Amino acid sequence: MTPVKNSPLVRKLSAFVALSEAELAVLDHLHQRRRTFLAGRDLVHQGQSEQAAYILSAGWVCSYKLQPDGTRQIVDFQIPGDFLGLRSVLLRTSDHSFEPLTDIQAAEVLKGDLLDAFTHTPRLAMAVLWAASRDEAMVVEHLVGIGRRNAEARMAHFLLELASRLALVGMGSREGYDCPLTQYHLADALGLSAVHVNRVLRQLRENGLVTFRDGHVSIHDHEGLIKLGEFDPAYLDQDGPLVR
Amino acid sequence: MTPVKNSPLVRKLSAFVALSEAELAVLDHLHQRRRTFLAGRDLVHQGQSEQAAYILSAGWVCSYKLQPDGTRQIVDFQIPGDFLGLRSVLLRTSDHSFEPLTDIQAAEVLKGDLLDAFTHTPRLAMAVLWAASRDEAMVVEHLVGIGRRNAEARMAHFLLELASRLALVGMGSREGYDCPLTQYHLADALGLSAVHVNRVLRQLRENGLVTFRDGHVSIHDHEGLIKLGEFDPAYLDQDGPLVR
DNA sequence: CGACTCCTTGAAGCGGCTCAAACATGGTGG
DNA sequence: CCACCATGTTTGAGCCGCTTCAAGGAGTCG
Repeated sequence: MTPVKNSPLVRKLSAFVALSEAELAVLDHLHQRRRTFLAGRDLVHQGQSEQAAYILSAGWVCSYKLQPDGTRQIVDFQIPGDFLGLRSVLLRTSDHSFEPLTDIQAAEVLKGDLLDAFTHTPRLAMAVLWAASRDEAMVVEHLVGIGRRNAEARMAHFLLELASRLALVGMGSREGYDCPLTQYHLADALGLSAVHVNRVLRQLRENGLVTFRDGHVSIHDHEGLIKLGEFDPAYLDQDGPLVR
Repeated sequence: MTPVKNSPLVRKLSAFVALSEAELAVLDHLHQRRRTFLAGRDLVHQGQSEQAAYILSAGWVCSYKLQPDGTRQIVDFQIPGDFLGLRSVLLRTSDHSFEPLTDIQAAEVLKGDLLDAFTHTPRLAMAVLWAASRDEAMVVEHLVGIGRRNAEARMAHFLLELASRLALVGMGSREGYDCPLTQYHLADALGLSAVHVNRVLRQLRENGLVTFRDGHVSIHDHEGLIKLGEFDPAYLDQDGPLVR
């Protein structure tokens, strides 16, 4: 068993597609150029034209857009197994920024290598495209949450989505997971003020639903959280095209 | 000049890519199966697995998600030249619904035909992928707006984005455009109540910025609107990969 | 130890919501 | 032809969810 078989990306893709040895080898190759980045130092700045994408293998990242008035909106968080800047390398200059929330490990993927991989293993291309599509579905769900759910439901939904994503790459379970986010991150992601995030977390804790403390999320009442957050994991779980 | 050269999709793509005769012919072929749908009758329902995509050639559509509590969030509006259900045909069951806001004309595109077209004219595939990427950038911008802009700025931004998109397919200008949306649609899109939408529109009108009345948007102060909505069209205008 | 980051809580204000009602328009059927 | 209804717009009144401002506490790092 080569090391890459335990990589988060392989775990994620394998949950939906049985990868052949050849495909695993290609993925292995893509993981060659390992790099490290420090927490808090932006990877890509808004508007910058970028040549490389990354496969995140350890640590957390957020992608966000800055407003002229200084506020920011976090669009998504990336966890191990996720791509960074996939679209910008293929199609256009990046329209948002990436900030590592922790020190991270990522494999740099050059445009040429990626296109080669897609040419030689089209099934892998479809698998990656499927992952990108899933990411987009998450952004849409995020949009719905901010537009139509109140603060409590938003938080519940968000924590459940994270639990589900992390479990897929073996970094947590229904009972809980480690999470390096601060309440400021939660605020910027959920479109709330940090103060209100604190109050909402307290309320969820006091109602025995979930506790977020010292970098760890403990889910006490999974059912209750699902109900409160109107969480329907369909948008995360749908089968890719390859298993049909 | 064949009729398809005036199709909104061709207009849109041509703004960023010079299409060859062969590529125009392929696009022409994709426009063969013309169909009509009536306003208010959903095209695709949430969760439904769909086999075809559509190229919208006339009329307006919105894509939305319904919440268990009955509220809905409109994710995006589609105007002539836009694809409907592109992702769902390639990758997964649709995770939102489509409702025609007016009677519409659309060309049905079968999965097979689309894949054939992509295989034979890869430049066209990239162009379509570019359009899809632009759509996604719009969703992200929408997310930012709902999360971090107040009602007035949201409305200003939204009306400007529409102006820009419509101008690209020859359906309006900086001065204004026809728009079949009701205040309820605006509310569901912007995450507001219909009542508040009305008040915001009144305010914009009284401040001499823009008037939305009788299905027509008249932009009186383009500069002022841009400033109020913090509208930066970079996410719409960026060059595709083919013109580099 | 001081400086910094993050969490926590209180108090007060406001942006946007809900409820309610009136009006205008266009289509429909008796 | 008019009575009626459905759909959309407009406006008022009151309220609540969330924000802003303010300040204290707790942990950590140089």
